[in-house]
Amino acid sequence: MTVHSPEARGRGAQGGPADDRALKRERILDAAERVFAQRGFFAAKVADIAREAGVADGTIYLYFKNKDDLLISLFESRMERVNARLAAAVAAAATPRAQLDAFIRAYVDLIVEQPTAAEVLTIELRQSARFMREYSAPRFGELLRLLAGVIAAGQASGEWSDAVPAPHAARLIWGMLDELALAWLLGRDRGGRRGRKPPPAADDSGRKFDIVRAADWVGALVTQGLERRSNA
Amino acid sequence: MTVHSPEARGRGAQGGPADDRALKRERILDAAERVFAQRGFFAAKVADIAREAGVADGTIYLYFKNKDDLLISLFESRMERVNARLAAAVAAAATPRAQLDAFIRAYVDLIVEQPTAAEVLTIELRQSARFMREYSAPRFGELLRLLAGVIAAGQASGEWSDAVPAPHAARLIWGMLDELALAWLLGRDRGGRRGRKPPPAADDSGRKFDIVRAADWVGALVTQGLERRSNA
Amino acid sequence: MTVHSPEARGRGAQGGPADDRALKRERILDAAERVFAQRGFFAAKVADIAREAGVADGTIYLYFKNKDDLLISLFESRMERVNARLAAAVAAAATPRAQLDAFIRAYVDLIVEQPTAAEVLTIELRQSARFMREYSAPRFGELLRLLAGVIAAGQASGEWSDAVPAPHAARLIWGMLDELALAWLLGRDRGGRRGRKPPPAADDSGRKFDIVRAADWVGALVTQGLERRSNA
Amino acid sequence: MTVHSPEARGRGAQGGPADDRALKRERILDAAERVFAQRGFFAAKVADIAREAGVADGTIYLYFKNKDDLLISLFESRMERVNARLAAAVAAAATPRAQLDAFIRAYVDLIVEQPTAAEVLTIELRQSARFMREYSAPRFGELLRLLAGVIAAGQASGEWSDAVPAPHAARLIWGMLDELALAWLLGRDRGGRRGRKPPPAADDSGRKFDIVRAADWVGALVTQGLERRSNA
DNA sequence: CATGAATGAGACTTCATTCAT
DNA sequence: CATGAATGAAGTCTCATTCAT
Repeated sequence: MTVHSPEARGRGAQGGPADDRALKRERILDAAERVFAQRGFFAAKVADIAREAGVADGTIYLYFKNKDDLLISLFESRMERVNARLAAAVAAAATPRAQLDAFIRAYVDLIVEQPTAAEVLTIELRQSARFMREYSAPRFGELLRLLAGVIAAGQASGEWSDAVPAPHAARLIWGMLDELALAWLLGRDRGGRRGRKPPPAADDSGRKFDIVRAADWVGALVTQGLERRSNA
Repeated sequence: MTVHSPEARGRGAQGGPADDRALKRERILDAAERVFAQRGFFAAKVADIAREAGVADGTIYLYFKNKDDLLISLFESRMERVNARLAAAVAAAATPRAQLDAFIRAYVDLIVEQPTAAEVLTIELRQSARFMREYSAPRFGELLRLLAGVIAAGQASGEWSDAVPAPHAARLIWGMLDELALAWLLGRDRGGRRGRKPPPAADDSGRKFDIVRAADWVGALVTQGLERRSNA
Repeated sequence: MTVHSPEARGRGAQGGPADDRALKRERILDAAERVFAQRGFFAAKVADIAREAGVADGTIYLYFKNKDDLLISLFESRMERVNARLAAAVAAAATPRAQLDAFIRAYVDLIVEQPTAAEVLTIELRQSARFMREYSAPRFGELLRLLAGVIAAGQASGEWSDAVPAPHAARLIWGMLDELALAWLLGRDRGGRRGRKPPPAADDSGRKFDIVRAADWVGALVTQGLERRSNA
Repeated sequence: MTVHSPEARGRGAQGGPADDRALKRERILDAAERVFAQRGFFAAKVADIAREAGVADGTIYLYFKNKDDLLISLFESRMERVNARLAAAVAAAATPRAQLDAFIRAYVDLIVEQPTAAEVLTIELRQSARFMREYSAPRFGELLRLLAGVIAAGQASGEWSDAVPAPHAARLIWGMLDELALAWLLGRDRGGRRGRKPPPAADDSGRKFDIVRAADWVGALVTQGLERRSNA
């Protein structure tokens, strides 16, 4: 049941059997991403995913232990991608302020670029937050630690107040980004799914706002707060 | 999908059959709250809820159209309570700043007082965020509008910058509170549920922090931001 | 999941709900007996049994934990009946020799009267003898102990030789009866099952012999052996 | 349902491809014997047998038509061995009495020497006795006819009573031997399989008795019966 | 011949919902 | 109104068998 990595056979990049395996695994994960995003984890049938992936039902079980494992693997895969992108963005920036902006910007970019993945991460993987967070803790903690590191650096440099402990600040900022993502993803048009008519906008900020601009607001709120600066 | 109302019989007399009906309905909702919090919506069986409520399985269907309706009704009931508390807290405060603090404080108090309800609202109701938000939109929008009103008032008075449009600021603040609640609720000890061993803390801020103190940080971050004030 | 006995309610014999329950349970067991006898345990589908019993598939699971439990319960039920009959027959006889004959005769009668049950006990319940004997040990041991008691009494009285320890003699005698039952049951005509054509007789004694007469041979062999008596 | 024969290629040259084929076929049968003995026929997966035999899953199907054919072929193979041994033992003895003893002794020796094979023949092949006996009839009949021949000879010589027809006597004796084998095989320690705790002994003769001594009892019972001889 | 990845039919079991009492 | 036994649709997962390499 061990999943061989594409390089497991020490070959090059030309399609060996290990590559085939990794490729098909990826195809199934992609299919699962779409189906979970569309129907939700519980409503998604393994048969749906198999059809979407173009494989037989049983094939799913050659690559994943069960439906739960598929969800967890999907989470791992996508979070790995997210963490890598965020880490790279932060690494490329010089100052804490620039790093924070880069973090926010990178996350928003990811959401816009890969809304289906974002939908699964932000919405469906919360299905039973309890259940997921247990599995998601490590990857999710990685993300929070990266952000906390940026905050802590800013605090250490004296640029930022240390009134709020860095780990908590990181979590609060994450809460903003998460909510932003959620609002934007839910506000998009995604075709009449499950025959439900689109409900009226939840609030004025609800549907179809420019998430890139909104990201700036997160940066602004986090750094400057709401208070009007006397010297502004 | 119509939610049966306790007043459907149009009585209103105290102690009459209509009251009995309302009382039993409430008993079922309370049971559902506990069971949903414990097992999650999908894993919760109608029979579990019936047993917890001390009624027969079929009785559930005399008060709710189906399992979904039970979840939606539970959401409505609890959000009504939340909105009322938040509105009262805001109404009792004089300035926008005081109102914001009151809002935050009231929400945190609710979480601490009624963690089971909070768990359902914050965690389990997200199961299929799409599904829930559709139904939750009105009540949830009410909450966001209340908060946005506070922000807008502060901006109108010139106390707060209007760099971030009030509805968006409200949503971002809500994101912080939601994440705070989530972290705190997941971090609590709740007995070994479902036999899963407690996972390692996701991050330093993970388990068992003082949510009341953390609420102050939300206020601080929102109003002052991270930047060190020249005159601080 | 506790199965109430018919008298659990302390009523009389007029059909209370507990009676209904016991009756339906019995109906399912009877259906299972027929289906197991016809198709074998593994080939028997729960749906087959449900149809045969005239209940819905799910109803089976209101009375039995799973398919295995159904088999075990069936074994328990039928062995109880067998043991009771054998014990009664032995009790009604005076001398060890008469008791042994009564035991043999009672067992053969049971097979003739209830060939379907006998088929399940003798053939299908051996499916995985290992599996079944584990569960069957107690009931089966009861039968062997009853027989061993008869042998031991005969040995104690000096009528029978104690060259063979009673428990072993009992087991050997049981082996004869079991083989006799098997041969007779397999030799009966039971309609073209599963479309398999009846195979040629296994041996001259194979098909359609008079099991009652054969039972006498068991008694003769056990008591007198093959050797021609000098005084015979 | 035709069983592929190793000699199908009609070669017979030693060390040639036909031998390779026969050898691999034997390897698969050996593996099947172990796996069937361990897990039982229905629980045994073709993949298990392939792994045990050190071949690919598909290879099984180059040597056997299907899983049933594998079982039948295994039965044929082992029964052939058993019949040969029993026939040789009988042939080497002079008098019916000596032949009967030789038969019993040879069978017990086989069980002790090859308990795994014995387990499959005695226990697992009964899974669906109906199914197996249909296929097993010829080989099994051979065994019974051999034994019946011995009995008949003894009866013809006047040494033994002909009160019990030889074929029936043979079958009854076989029942004893079979039960003896079953009890001994089930009583052996075979490592904690399937995690089941060893059940309590079914009866006093249950676990760990000396099957060789017990074999003498079979002989004694068959020839002399239980009755105490007046002149003994 | 050998391989083993893929197939897909099929069974057990669960559980929301109904309805006769 | 309340009950809870019964229903039966539906989904996950297994595994014998096939077939392209």
